[in-house]
Amino acid sequence: MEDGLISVDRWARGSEAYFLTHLHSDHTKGLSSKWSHGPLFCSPITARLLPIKFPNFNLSLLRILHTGTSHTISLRSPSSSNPTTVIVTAIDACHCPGSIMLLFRGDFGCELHTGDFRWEGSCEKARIAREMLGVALKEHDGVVDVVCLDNTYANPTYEFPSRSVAAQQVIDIISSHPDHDVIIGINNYGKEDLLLQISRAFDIEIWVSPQRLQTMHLLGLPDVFTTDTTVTRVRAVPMYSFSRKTLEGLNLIRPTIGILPSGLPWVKKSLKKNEFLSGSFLTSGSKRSRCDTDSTQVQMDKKIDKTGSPKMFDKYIFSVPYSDHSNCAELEDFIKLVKPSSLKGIVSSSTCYIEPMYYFGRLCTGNQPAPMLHNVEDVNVELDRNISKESYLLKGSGKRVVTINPETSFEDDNVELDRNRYRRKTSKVKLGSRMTKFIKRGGVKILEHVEE
DNA sequence: GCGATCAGAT
DNA sequence: CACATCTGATCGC
Repeated sequence: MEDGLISVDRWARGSEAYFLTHLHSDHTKGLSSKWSHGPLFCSPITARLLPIKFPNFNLSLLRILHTGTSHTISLRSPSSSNPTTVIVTAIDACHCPGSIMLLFRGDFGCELHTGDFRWEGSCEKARIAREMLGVALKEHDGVVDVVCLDNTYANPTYEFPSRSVAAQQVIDIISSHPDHDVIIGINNYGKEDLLLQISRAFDIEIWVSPQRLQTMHLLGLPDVFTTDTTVTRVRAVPMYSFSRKTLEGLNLIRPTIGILPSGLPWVKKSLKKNEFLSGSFLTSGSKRSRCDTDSTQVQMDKKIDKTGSPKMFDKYIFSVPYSDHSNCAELEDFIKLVKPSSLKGIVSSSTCYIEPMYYFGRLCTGNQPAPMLHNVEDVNVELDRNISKESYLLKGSGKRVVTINPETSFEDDNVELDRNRYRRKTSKVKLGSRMTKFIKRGGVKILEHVEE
């Protein structure tokens, strides 16, 4: 798509129309109460929540997109100034309240932006989303040129169960601590269903902050949330306020456990050679029931559990693999359904950023040959020489990630930015038999390959 | 002084 | 660990 026509979750000046997939901060950097660059398209729920985050926002700039409905937008081509139309269809992204995927069609072809999304086979909302997407794709020739993918977990080493399974794990943990207070670390939007399930299971209210309560009311959720700490033993607190020290302090007063629902990306399945995206790998584990692994014994096991069971990483803290992002198997399902010509990743902040074409390129219909990956142990560091280096440049979130060919010098033009503000920070991530090192230079993250 | 950007913590 | 968030420092206007 031509630059300057539309922007998705990007807020620099110079586009004709702007689209917001959901309200998480990493997608609203640059958006503010003083927004005036152009019309902002979003879902009804996002439009309702947006004034909380951005008070005094000029609401006349909002354009509501209802899911499953095609909206035709008349714009002007930035290059030729000729009138042009873009047809956009929003699909529920099942990530957090109001989150949507966006399917664009126009002179440029067809692009699908997933935003952050969870593509759960078992979830009713996802089933409806799948149907709506199928209909939207059939409305034209069905060809999708580019998918801009939520590649947060676009790596076969990440696997975790569905949210309903993870929610049951949370309930089991609370059940096994009948005399404990419970605090659950969550962010501003998302995981409301988890809280509702807990409320139902124990027939109790859930404490939330006054602002969170306002959000719950705006979302029209059942009236099971309270700001009174005396009526419940379960509290939802911001994740950033959640720490070992918090729990230690609370335990001086009352016995308290903490539960961290998150993608649990650090539970990694170790890959065997030649196991790259094979059917047996992707279907083993992720489709297997994990209910039989939910015993307290397993929960208490500090060993890394490959099947995505709860894990205690502290005396008081349980980590549960409840993720609002798709796991790798779900991403594969999604790409197999959409069959795009090509893929781009939207997430560049990950310290373990993986170019999605590595793993999913073979599922695309474009001319790009799938990367030659003879040894899966090298998959994260071996670069496909057929994919141009430019294709690794992300324009997503203000940072650029340059994945560099091991044979390419750091003196390359693309990374030679701002020497004066040079800062160095490295961290190492174990990936297979080699180490991958990241160097940060003034906002540019570089993937370096080093031998162990 | 204000907003934008970044580092650091959680 | 990582996601999403917040706080506080610094930069430029």
